[in-house]
Amino acid sequence: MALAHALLAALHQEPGTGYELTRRFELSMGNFWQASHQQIYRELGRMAQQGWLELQLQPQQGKPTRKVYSVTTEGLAALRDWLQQPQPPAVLRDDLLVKLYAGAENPAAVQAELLRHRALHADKLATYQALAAGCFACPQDLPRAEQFIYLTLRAGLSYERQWLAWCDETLSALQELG
Amino acid sequence: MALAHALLAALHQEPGTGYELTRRFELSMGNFWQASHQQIYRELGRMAQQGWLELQLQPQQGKPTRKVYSVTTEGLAALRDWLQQPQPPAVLRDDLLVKLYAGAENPAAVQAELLRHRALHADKLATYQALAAGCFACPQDLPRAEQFIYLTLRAGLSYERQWLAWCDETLSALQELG
DNA sequence: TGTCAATATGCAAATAGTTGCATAAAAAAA
DNA sequence: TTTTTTTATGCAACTATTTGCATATTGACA
Repeated sequence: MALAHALLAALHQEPGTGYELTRRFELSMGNFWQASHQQIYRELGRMAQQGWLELQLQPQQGKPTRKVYSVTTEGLAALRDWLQQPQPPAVLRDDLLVKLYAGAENPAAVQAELLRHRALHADKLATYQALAAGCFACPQDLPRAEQFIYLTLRAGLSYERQWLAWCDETLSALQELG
Repeated sequence: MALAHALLAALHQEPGTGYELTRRFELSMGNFWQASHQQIYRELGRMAQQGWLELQLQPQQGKPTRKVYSVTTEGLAALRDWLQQPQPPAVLRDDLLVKLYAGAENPAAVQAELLRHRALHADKLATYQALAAGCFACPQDLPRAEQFIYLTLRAGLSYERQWLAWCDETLSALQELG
């Protein structure tokens, strides 16, 4: 149940509503964990029932009541416990490589897809670089907890740079293959 | 339904049984797409029903009948069609980064996990390097279709090298953070 | 001779994730 | 002034993946 732990990590950094968490997952956390708002609301409900979260209701006129979740003592204990449990590394699982595997059936289509992906990776890399230059310009001066968050951004940078380089390498190889 | 297309790619390269495919997914294809035998048997059944695969029964005395699947004309058409459809790139989704995000709660546990993952990535890299030096020693001399497969192995190498380098970089950063 | 690993197949249940739909008001843009 | 976007929530259905169980033979090891 890694989504639950990702939500614990996010809410421990700062309490928030389902909506705010969805935003956060689109920005910094989405770098390494993705979740839709439907998934998040459902999981928050479960976690609150389990006692990992408590919620404070903030009624608003006209709009639905804001439900602000924060991590309970049990929730923090669960997060700490999970931090100590060994987990298998993320495995590569990529459609594009399945396509490349069968690439001899249509090299031109695979080349086009590689070019498209190359551009998407370049975009994402640029976004991360802008974030690193902006919010994290002086990582040493950040509060301790945010220095750890900065290290996750560096993973994103490394990941995107790697794919960009691999796309280039593979496009060259395809050219030579003809 | 990417598993179906991965199976089409594998069976188009060479027909086989569910069991053989499970082996293949553990070796070369498992590099970028993982599937359990349960998943594979079920999917093969669906695909055969759909007309993408045909099966040849090879009764064996004592053992269950071997079901050898091969790709039909419709199956190949489906594979070719899929090759042309744009797909989003693989996104990073990693427990370890969730842990690092919340790392201030227990830096020692995160450091231990990074060291463990570093070793696992080094192992996998060594396996890929051995495969590259063995089966793919002279990639230029391979049949055309296998040159594409070689390019997927190069992706695996690139991926593991990147994680190894990132683990080292992050371990250093953690040391400085104290 | 008994046990264990490998070969070879598959069902069922649980968990996780995606997609489609639905509501409803405020604020901003056309 | 009408439309679109943003804020804010959630259910239901579907697809995908994982985990646990189940069967049954061959060949190797102890």
